[in-house]
Amino acid sequence: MATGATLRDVAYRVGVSPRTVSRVVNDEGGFSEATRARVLEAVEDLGYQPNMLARGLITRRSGTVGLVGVDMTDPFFPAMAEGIQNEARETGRTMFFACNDGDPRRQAEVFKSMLSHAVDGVIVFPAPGTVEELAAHARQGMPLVIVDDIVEFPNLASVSFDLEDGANQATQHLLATGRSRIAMIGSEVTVPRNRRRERGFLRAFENAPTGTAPPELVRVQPTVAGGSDGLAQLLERRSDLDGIFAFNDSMAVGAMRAAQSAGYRVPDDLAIVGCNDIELSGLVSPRLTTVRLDRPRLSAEAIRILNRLIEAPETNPAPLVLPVELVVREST
Amino acid sequence: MATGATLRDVAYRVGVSPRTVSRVVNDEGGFSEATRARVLEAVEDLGYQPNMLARGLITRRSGTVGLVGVDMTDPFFPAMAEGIQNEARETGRTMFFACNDGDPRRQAEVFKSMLSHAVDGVIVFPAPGTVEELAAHARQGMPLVIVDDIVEFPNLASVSFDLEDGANQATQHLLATGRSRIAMIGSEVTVPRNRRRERGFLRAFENAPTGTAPPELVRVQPTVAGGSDGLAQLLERRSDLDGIFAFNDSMAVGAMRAAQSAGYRVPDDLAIVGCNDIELSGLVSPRLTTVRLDRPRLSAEAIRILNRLIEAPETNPAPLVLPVELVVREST
DNA sequence: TCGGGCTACGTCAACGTTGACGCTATCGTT
DNA sequence: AACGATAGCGTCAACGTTGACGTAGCCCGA
Repeated sequence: MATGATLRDVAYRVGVSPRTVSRVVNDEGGFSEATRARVLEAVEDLGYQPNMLARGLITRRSGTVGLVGVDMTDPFFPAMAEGIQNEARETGRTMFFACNDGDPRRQAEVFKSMLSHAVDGVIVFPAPGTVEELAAHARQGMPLVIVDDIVEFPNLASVSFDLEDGANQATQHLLATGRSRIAMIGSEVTVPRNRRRERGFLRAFENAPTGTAPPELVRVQPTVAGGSDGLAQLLERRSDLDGIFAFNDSMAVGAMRAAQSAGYRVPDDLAIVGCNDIELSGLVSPRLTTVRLDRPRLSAEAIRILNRLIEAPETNPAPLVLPVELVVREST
Repeated sequence: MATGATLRDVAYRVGVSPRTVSRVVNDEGGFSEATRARVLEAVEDLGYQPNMLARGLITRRSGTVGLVGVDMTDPFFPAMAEGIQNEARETGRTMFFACNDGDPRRQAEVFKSMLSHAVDGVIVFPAPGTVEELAAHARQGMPLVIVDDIVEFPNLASVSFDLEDGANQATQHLLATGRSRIAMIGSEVTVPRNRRRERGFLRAFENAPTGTAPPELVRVQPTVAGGSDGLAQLLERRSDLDGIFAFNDSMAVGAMRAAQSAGYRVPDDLAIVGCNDIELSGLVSPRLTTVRLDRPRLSAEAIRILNRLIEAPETNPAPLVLPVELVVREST
């Protein structure tokens, strides 16, 4: 840690007290225009920068927020992280970052480290089954925004996409384009309460045309390889499937690869819909039909709500659920 | 900021002084086994966590490191960031994260914010043309590791891949497989000093077979769309190209898409080699021949060297250049 | 002329922790 | 028995900043 000039150094050079320099730096008022100019000049000369540790120690605001993601290698995540980081910077906060790898124990660990660094608030993509635990931190006064789950607890906000609707739209689209033997490739790392895509998928069959086969479902790892596995498992159950909805685009691409290798034509024999609209989806052939999520919007909302929670900890915002949009491309 | 128990609270409960609790917590020695047990029990009961702000204020070690990336949406970066974060966590440091978006001014801004939070060191993927500026920070005592550039300055380390060799291997491979009209699609956001891929590319032509056309080169944005642009520009110059080396895989994929749209068969008419081996490269068809970089290795080395620099600021490590490997797949 | 209010500062303590140092009881050595 | 060393604490100050409060000088109105 390179230690620079302090308030005292600036004060000594200008010939005022450190308190006055502090007032100028924080623009608190209570100083003359002449003093202000001389202080700012000295600040510039000495390259003074406020020490956020000392400031945070006394104001109990460290000027930092934490972002806890699941897994950077999930292609859905980086754009979100960048968006959140930019928004945080624009509101003058520096961002801690860590991953929980979907592991509750690791999440607890990184959370602890952020707490000890006195973060002003945290945005979390929760590891499975950790919502209650996070709520406990919120109750103790830590402003918290949970992304990608819908929960209501005091001092805790949640922001998510309407994935139940997205899955429903995707499945309805498969049904509407004449598919009748439809399966979903789900993720095995979800908790029952938060299986919104599965609910939307199943709900689409309530008004399905007669002759529609009952929906099939497998749960696999939410990766390209998992998607391939999932498709193989489904084809073993019934080889005449003609429609697939996948938990995310990576899995959809994996399923598409596996289907093509097994001799199925996409979309002629088998239509595939993904979810998330990652960049990859527009680069495979056929280009993937998918559910588009407005990630910049979610980043912005997450930080906005976190900032509100930091300013006014007693507020209790309602869960925010953002609309999604089906993007029909070539795989259906 | 939720404020928890302090050393005083623990001390009061145990009936010792805060200094003794501090000694136990930091395992400094100078206490009896009985005291240790009672302190640790109280620490557990009260959920005491050291306040890193206060600790950092006095020890001049904040227990944080900074990571400054260029752009999260570059598919090459997230895996690196995750690796670095994990390594940092394992050495007990929490990681700040920010992007410079390739903009020197933004980089200066995020650097300043990290400095004011008293980071112990920073790992930077530098924005173009900022190496001197970063070296100045290093001279002032900030331990710094620069990734993806080869520089030598006091108190500053650099870690990078041998991209000159990678580009050379890739181009030699094109020549060895009978290509004779070869172009490179370079990136326009590089500074001359650091155009290592271009040097490796050009060097391959020194011993090229007779009848090999002089190398072509365009510089475009380092994205999928840029790769498409680049290929279009090159084909305007000469439509009989039969080999392409691209600055990175995203550009290679863009070039491949553009070539296929223009009626070229890959690899029959046009062989394409990328660089970086991102996940996408194995998912497009034909699968991309590319230069593989050992990203986990680089993450680990970067943190390891940074830790050394933090422990012993006077050391002056030599630039570390990691070997790379050509992966031949279907696009050549 | 007095007092009330305001401007433009300064002083002091505190945030939670650790470095430097001091003190006491005990133990082993001579 | 006297002495030094050591173990096991405690005390105090400091890190750089800001909150709370004090105060000197001035202006203005009554």
